[in-house]
Order: sequence, then structure tokens, then C-alpha cells
Amino acid sequence: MSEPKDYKIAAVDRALALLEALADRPDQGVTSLAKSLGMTKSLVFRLLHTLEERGFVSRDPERAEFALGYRIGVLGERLGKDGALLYAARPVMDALRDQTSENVNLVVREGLKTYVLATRAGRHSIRLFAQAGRNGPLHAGGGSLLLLAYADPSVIDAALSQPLEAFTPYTITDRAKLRQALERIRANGYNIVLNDLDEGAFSVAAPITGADGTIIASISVAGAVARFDEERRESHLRAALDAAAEISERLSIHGPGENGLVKSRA
Amino acid sequence: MSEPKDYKIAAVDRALALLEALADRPDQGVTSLAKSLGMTKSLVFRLLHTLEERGFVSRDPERAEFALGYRIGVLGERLGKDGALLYAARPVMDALRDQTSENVNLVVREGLKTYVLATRAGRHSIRLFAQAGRNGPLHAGGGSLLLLAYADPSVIDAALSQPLEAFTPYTITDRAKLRQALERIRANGYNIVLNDLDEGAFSVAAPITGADGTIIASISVAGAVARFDEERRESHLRAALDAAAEISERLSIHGPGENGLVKSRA
DNA sequence: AACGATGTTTCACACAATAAAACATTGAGA
DNA sequence: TCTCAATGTTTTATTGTGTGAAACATCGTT
Repeated sequence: MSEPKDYKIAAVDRALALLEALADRPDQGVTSLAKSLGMTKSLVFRLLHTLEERGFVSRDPERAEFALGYRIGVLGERLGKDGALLYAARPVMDALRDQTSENVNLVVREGLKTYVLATRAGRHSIRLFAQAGRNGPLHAGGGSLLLLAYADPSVIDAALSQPLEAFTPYTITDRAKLRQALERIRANGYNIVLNDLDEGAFSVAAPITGADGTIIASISVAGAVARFDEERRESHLRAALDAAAEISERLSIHGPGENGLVKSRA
Repeated sequence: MSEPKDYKIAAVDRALALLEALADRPDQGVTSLAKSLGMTKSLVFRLLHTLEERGFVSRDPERAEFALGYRIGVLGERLGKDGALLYAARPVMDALRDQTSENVNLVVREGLKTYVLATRAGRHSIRLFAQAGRNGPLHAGGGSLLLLAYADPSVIDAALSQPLEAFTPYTITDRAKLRQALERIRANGYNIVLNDLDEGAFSVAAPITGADGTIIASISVAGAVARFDEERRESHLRAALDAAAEISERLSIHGPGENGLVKSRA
């Protein structure tokens, strides 16, 4: 689209493409990898050799097939599960904030609480509950209810058997109504709430799917109800769903967008 | 100490060294990384750019510091915890088998059972209990007892409150004696047993430490007691301990051996 | 025994990775 | 406010190095 300048260094990029290919389908041989990536055998061989010396790929004892190496596991463990999610979400959160001009929150569940992984402050200064590192309730707030809706039934039961604090007059504390709300969230695939956690605030939340297909987090747009008309409701919802989809795609094993195989001719 | 042939492709190797450096110490800037790796700023910059485009490194919103990216987490998760251990151990197991000519087993704990991750068959054909993918008891066998010894006290209590099957006349089924044995294992830092799981077999087991410093697995040398004299007892023990240490080092965040930084200081 | 497929090695050339240095930007301190 | 120092970014020339093609070796199969 724009930049004629390409700072990518090709050899490294190809090596990373190789790793992605191995993650996507392990136990491939040199020829198979070369074919599917459009590289020559000798190149793949040397890339694999380099990666193997550092433990980033591992070869079968039978000396035939390759897979991701232990070092990837070690580094990945170092990052932690939240780290991957957080870093995958970061640029998307920035974009979502710029799009909506509202607050953006990334929230996960932690037992019977929620945990705010990161936030982006919108243009308008409004103090909301969400703040990075903070724990919150599971039964109030756009992202919280969404996470609860997609949690294991046993978690839902446990959460609903606790006392349900009313943070505002609009907080749903009736268990039957709460279960109804959860059902509607699952039917819709998103959640929109008003005033239930922070008085005067709306929240539009969308679900983020992890590599294993389960819902692992929520991203939400939040701001003052005064600015929340029908048009914004639509646009924020779409933006949140798109953002959630993009993060989910990044976290999927197939990776974002094209897998970057640069086609040379013939 | 042999092959002058170097198939490593330098650019890729440097990129991997960069990743290791970031894993070792995150939130570094271009200059700092360049200095500690002995590379030029522009090179580091372009490496980081390439890695970032694929999500293998992530930059702070404040546009200053870098860390491992989400894609590493995704690929690492794909490998699984056992995968990293298994692949790190593979070549070491091969070497250990070649050194000792005996069977080699890699075992982890799974609840109140053990799980055999991988085995290597020694030169002499002897059928032992261990077989990849198999579950075993926690109170008999060289690796099993070792894992139990280093397990959480609650796990030990739970394991000892079960009925303790006597696989051979030599299996320790007396709970007090078992606890004594565990204590001695912890004092020694290894475990040697004879005939307690497989009649006529010895087992010399050493503990493998994960990245977090806890003992996560056992590697053991096993064979027929007929071949187990005092000299072999010593050599096998040393070999097993060395192998365990090497695997542990591979799994540590600092990585195996030198981190490949070519020192050139001014 | 001959084949076909695979992994491995060699080699020469073009181009892409590299280092050096100029430039831009930021923040600190006087 | 101005200056200085440190950092990230960009440019450019040269060389070294990554690259593809093709030869070679090593299997397993028919």
C-alpha cells in the first residue's frame, strides 16, 4: 500500500516462515517444506540446520522429519499465556481506541474474578472501573458478563452462588435474570451493558478465542452513556467484534493473514 | 571438534541470538541489545523489524523497548510442556544410551502415576517395565521414587495412602521405610534401586529441573543387575547426573552453553 | 537389481546483508 | 530556553553471503 522501503531481512523472514509452517503441520521433511513454502531444498536444509543448532527445531531420531524445537517451548513459557494475549492485543487495542475514541479494555477471567490485562484511555476523560492489573466482579460489566457467559457451567454455578453485589441500581442481582442475560450473550456472540458496573457508563464487549478454540478473554469499548446513541452502538459493536476477531486470528496456529510466502515467478 | 563445514546462515543465527537475549532480559532497547550482542545498531534495528512483523517480538507502546512477541507464545503453546522436555532430552538420551549401552528412560509424574515420555533401548535386549506412553506406579522404580521424593508433600501423602502393590519381593511397601527412602533420595540428589519394579533389573535415576527450578522429570539408566557391578554403578550414576544436568540447562532460560555472543569489547 | 524419492553437499554469482555514518528525535540538565 | 547527550531511524557503498541449480549420496520400494 505505501512503504517502498522494506527493512525486512529476507533470510530471517524465511526462517520464521519455516517455523510457522512447522507449527502448522509438524513432522515434515525437507522436500515437503520446500514445496509448500516455495523455497529450494538446499535453502530449507540450511535454514533447518541453523534453527536446529539453536534448538528452535527438532529432528526425529529416525533422521527424517522436523518439528518445532524445545527452545520455542522454553521461550514461550517465559512469555506466559497472558503475555502472548497481551502482546497480540496491544496494537489492536490501539487501533480500536483510535477508531472509537473511547476507552478500551482487555479482560480475562481468573477464578471467580475478572482481571484487567490492559486498557487504553479514550479521548474523553472518564474514570471507569477498569484499570490494568485490577480484579473485578464476574457478574457486572460488559466484559465480565461475557466471560461468565462462556465459562464452564460449574464456574457459572459457583459465581451465582456467591452474594451478588449491586454496584449501581442497574446491576443485575437476580439470579434468574442473570442466567437469562448470559443466555442472550451466548446467542448474540457479544454483550452490551449500561450502567451496571459504573453508573453513567456503557460497555460493548466481544469475545476473544484462544488457539484451542475456547474463549479466553474479552475486549470491550467503554465510555459515557451520554455519547452512546444508536449509530455509535452499531459502530462500536462492529469495531469491537472486528478487533476480537483479529486478536483471535493472531492467536490461532495459522497466524494472521497470509502466511507470507513470497512468490517468485516460474 | 571436527567439521569445518558451517551450514549456519548468519543472519538467521543472529536473529535467534536476539530472541534469546530478549528472553533473557526483556524490555531492552536497540542500543542496549546491539551492545550486549556485539552487533551494530542498524543490524539490530532491522532484525527487530523483521521479527516484529511476524509477531516474534513486540514493542512497547511507548515505542522504546522490545520483548518477545505473542507468536512465540502461540508456537510454544502448540509444542506443549512435554514437547519441550521431550525434544530437549532426545539427543541427550541418545548419548546416554550410547555411553552406557543400557536402557534409558524419561519419566514424568502425572497425578499419582508416572508417565513414560520416551525410552531408548540399550544394546542388550531386556524387557523392562518402561515403555513410551505407559503409566506406572509412583512407589516403585528408579525414576518413579525420585519423582515422588521431589513432589509436593500433599502428593506424597496421597500416594502413600493408596494401597502399595508389591511388584516383586523387593518392592518397598512399608510406608515408613518408603518415607525413609524418599528422604535419602532428597539427600543424595539421585536414586538407585534394584529389583523393586522389574525383577532382575537395576535403575539409576537423576532429576531434571525445569525453567522454574522445580524438578519436572527423571532420566534413568536401567538394565540387568547381572551387569551392575560397582564400577558401572559409579559410571552410570555420573552419566545419568550429567545427562540430567544438560537437559536441565537446555530448559533453563539462559539456554545451553554459551549463548553464542561473539565478544568484541572496546 | 534398478528405480524413485529423499536428504546432503558443492559451487558460482548476484544481490542482499552489513557497517559506518549521517539524520531525527527525545529527554535531561544547566 | 538552550544545549548536550543518548537513542532510534534512515541512507548508502561495498562485500560477503544467502541463494538456486545441479550433482551426489542414501535410503526404501517394487
